Amino acid sequence: MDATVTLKDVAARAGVSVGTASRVLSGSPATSAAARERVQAAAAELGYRLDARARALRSARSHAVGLLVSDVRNPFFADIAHGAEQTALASSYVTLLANANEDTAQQDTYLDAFLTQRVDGVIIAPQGEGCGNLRTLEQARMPLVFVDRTVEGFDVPSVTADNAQGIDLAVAHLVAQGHTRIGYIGGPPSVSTGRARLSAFLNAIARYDLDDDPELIVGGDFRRASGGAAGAKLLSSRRPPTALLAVDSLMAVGALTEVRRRGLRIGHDLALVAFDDIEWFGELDPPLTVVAHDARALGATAMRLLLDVINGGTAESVVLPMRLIPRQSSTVRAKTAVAHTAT
Amino acid sequence: MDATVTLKDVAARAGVSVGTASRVLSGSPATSAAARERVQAAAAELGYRLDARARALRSARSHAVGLLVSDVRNPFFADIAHGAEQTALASSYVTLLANANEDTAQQDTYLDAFLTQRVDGVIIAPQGEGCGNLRTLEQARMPLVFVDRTVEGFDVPSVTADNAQGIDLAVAHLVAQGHTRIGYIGGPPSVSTGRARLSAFLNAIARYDLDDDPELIVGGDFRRASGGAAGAKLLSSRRPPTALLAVDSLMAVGALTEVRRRGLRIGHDLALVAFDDIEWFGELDPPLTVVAHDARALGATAMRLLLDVINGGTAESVVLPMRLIPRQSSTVRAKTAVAHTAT
DNA sequence: TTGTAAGCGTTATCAT
DNA sequence: ATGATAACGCTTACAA
Repeated sequence: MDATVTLKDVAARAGVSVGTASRVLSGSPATSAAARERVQAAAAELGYRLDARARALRSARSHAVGLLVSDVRNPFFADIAHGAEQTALASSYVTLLANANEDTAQQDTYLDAFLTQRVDGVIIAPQGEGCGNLRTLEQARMPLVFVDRTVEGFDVPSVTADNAQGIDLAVAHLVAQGHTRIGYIGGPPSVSTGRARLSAFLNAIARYDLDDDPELIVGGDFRRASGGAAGAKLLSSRRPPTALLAVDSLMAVGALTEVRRRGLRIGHDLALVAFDDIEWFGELDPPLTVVAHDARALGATAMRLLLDVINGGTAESVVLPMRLIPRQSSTVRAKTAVAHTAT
Repeated sequence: MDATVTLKDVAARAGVSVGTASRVLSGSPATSAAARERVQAAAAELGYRLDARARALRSARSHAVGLLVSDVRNPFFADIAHGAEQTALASSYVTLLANANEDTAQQDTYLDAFLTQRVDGVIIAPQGEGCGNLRTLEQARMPLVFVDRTVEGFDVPSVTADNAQGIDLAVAHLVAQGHTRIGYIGGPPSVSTGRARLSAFLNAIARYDLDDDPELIVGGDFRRASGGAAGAKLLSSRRPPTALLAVDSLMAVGALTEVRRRGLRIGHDLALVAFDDIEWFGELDPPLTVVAHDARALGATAMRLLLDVINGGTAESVVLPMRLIPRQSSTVRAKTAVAHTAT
């Protein structure tokens, strides 16, 4: 009823000392059955709720962890957040979810907030060259786990997808349809997944003996607009590609729009393969072939690792496999793609 | 360098008392220029970071607010969260984002966590009949704001969309195309928006003299699968509707899938209008006509209200307008729509 | 098993 | 303007 009922109140009502009350409520074994009962009752009657800040201040454990994603509105990261959060909850940890919004400054702001709030650990999908507050966290010996992305020069456990495998699945799939000119819509070099995917793609070009025209490789920033711009650049080149590979869902949507705007049809005039399996990708026209990772598992695993580190364990990095989900956006074979004729 | 550098360390290094150090760092005017300079320098050199828990403990202000959405993976709520978070950040408040996952028990769990963490206020998109911990929050006089949804019997300021107007826009639009049999895919009656939209739809039926066949009204739960089920039920009835109105984006996608599965074409055999303008709705085939609210504004406004309440103000509820974005999914006129086979 | 009391890092109230 | 010092609500030795 009252705004703030403290342990003292509970103790008074139960007729014991605050020490005893504290021991009962935090489940210490050194308590009598009688005390347990009376304290529990008093706490319930008074509607007592422990003050997490006070406890944390005294016991150096806040039972809160920070989760910093690069863009909450990206369904991929929303899923990661969901997975991580559920796992934390199961260990009665509270998750502070923050959104860097693909902005290095905001990333630093929130890392600072995490430090100030004295969370027990941080999971981050980092961006930028990792100078800023990431080093500060490390120096403060804050338990840290990277998810999806990593930063060079940090000895931090990570949970990532097997990007090389993903690219390989995509390229092999396109090659099987006879494509040799694949337009690559990549991520920014400042993000590890951007780099890993590009290098895997370059390898694939060599391995499958594809057209290595540098004009076929265009960089984006994991946002929708950049996918459109990249698509425009690729399609307006003198010898446009017969297939497009976008390494992020948002950029794929952007590219799709651009393709449409030009009156071309995906899966008909042009093949398209995207990264990330977003729930509604199957509803697009045509349904999009994707290379997918289990975002929820990514988040859940990262949280498990973090809780390990917090509890003094030494977590090993995990690489999760990707898988190809073939759908109609990539059914067009290379030869027909050039001919632009209807079926 | 060190794990924990406290105010005492800063004070010692600056050669002043902790009191003075505290005053300088919290921007009290009662400080000399000399002290300011030395303390600032010492803090910087030591890499001092204020302990939010200790401050909160002493000053009864945690500078943290809780935001509880019903489903982070729903883009609509992700946008709300983004708007709210950015607004909070501008007032240097930290947002604890939690996900009820459309689950009343989890909602209660997080409300409890907010209470325990002693946040300064809570924004919630509530569900259920509002018995649980919502009452507890109210009794604890926790500043509270409802966003998107409300709960009966709570005197809490809210930021909602004008659902009646939204329904009206949608129905008027469909009526203008000659539709009189509109299939309604609604939300759960346990959520205020579900109720408000249904009642507005019933009004619209009367006002526009539409077919009031009760079979045309099917309930869902704001999740994708329920939209599919509802669509199936509507389309397999003896006299199927010529247009579908889904009051949520996820259910609209579910319905769309079901329509496709039956070999029907939206915008051709059947009109479809959805609530919520999701970024990629324009990319579906055909682009979806929607009744949209500005989710980001919803979140930002809610946070503004909450900060008002926290600072002792008395916030007034806000109702934001909706608007119709006509696209190709509703271009089919009623007459051509009848010509299809039911399964 | 229980009570007492000393902190945890701040801020706020006093004097000075 | 500044320095002591007492809280804030809790946990945890240390005694009893």
